[in-house]
Amino acid sequence: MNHLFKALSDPTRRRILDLLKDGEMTPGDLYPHFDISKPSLSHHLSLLKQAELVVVRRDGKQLFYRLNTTVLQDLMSWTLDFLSSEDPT
Amino acid sequence: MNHLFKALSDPTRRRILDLLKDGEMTPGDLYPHFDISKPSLSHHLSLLKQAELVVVRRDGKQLFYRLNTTVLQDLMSWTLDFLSSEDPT
DNA sequence: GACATATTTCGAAGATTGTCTATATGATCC
DNA sequence: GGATCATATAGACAATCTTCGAAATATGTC
Repeated sequence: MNHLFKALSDPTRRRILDLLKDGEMTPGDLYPHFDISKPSLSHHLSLLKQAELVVVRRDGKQLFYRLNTTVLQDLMSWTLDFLSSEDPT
Repeated sequence: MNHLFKALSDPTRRRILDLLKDGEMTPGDLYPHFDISKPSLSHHLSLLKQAELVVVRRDGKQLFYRLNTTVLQDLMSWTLDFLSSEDPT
C-alpha cells in the first residue's frame, strides 16, 4: 500500500496514468508529452510498475505500458473505509 | 490535488488518519501511538491540515483534530475516473 | 504578573526523491 | 557479427522531506 501512495504522490506519474486511460502506450509515445529526459520517464514508469499501477508487455523492440486497475480498486476500498466511518457527532 | 496525494504518501500520516476514524483527537492523544517527537507529529498534522484532510478546533489549551471527509470524496472521484475508463481492448 | 501545560515554529542534520548524462541491455535488420 | 533503434540501469547532484532539540506562542491558574 505504501508503494501505491508513493507512486501517486508525483504529478508526472499521475499524468502518465491519465494518458494511459485511453489505452496502452510505449515510453516513446509518452515521451513527447513531458519535459523530462527519457531516463527520468523510464524511472517513473518503473515506480508505477513497482506499485502495480501499470503492467508491461514487450512486442519486438517496444514495451507497451497499460493501466492495471486492480490496485485502484484497493485504493477505492481504502478511501471508502474512511467515508463509512464518519462519525456524525 | 497534489497536496492531497503528498499528504497521503507518508505512513505516519495515514496512521494518524486511521486513528482519527474513531473521532477527534488532540496531538497529546496521538503522541503515544508513535515513535516520533512532538514537533514531528505536529508537522505531520500541519501537512494533513494543509491538504484539508483534517480540520482543527481549539478548546482551552488543547487542539482537537478531526477527519475532513470532503477531500476523500474527491479522491474517490479521481479513482473512479480510472476504473470507468478501463478499455477492454 | 509569574508559572505550568499544550502545541507550534525555528533551524539544522540526515534520508529520500527527481533529474541529468553516460553507459548498458535487448531486439531487429543487413 | 555489426549497426541501429527502443528502453533501462548506473552514478552523481540538487531539491525536497522527515526528523530532532531548542525556543516561541497560546491558554489557563494562582
